[in-house]
Amino acid sequence: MQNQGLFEEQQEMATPMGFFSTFPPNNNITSCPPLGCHQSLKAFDIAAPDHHHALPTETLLLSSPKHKEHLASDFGGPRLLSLQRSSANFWAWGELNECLGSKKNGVDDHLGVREPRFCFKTMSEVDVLDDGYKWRKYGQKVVKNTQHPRSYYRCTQDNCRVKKRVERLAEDPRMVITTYEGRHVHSPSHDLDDSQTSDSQLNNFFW
DNA sequence: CGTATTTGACCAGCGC
DNA sequence: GCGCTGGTCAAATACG
Repeated sequence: MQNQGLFEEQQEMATPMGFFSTFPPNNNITSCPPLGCHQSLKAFDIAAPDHHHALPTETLLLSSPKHKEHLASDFGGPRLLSLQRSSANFWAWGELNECLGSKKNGVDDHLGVREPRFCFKTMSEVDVLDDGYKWRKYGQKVVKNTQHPRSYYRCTQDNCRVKKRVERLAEDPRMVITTYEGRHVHSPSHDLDDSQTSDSQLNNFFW
């Protein structure tokens, strides 16, 4: 409950529009139409220039627990706030479609393909946002050209291989970049008291 | 005392 | 092949 309140406070601090104007610094920023909710967000391609692997990565933004209610009424149900596709993200887009649509099972690891990865950015004084799941920190690393370390977390649930990375934006340390990799195979570890049905549906997709 | 976090070591992938 | 870098492991440490 304490963390939940913290999360909401962070959302209130979020700056409408221009939210992703500087990340990644050398990357093309994609735009999306206004989202019709209280928190305006943009999606961007995070084939991160600081990551020498430059992996194709699908990036999108999800509703906070607080905004799921609004989404439920505005859009007929909780869903992604925005989504962009780049030419380099074809595979990830396909994975995402599976998440959103037919919900195929067990497609992540065969053929050695990568887990779907999602990233969002929040202005926050704390690094770890409460997303309803329990995480265990397993590493921390100072990455090149940044003064803030990157933290690595794994979902504590058995058989759930979802990971997330948390780092602060070099250009603006107030901004927290959270990158999720993989899909949860379970519900959140704590109850979100209201709108449980729709929330659990969304959480089964991502976190 | 059990669990979570910290942190140095190690490993793999990539570019030169 | 070598060095650099990001990601992970695991022993040590901190914390409740």
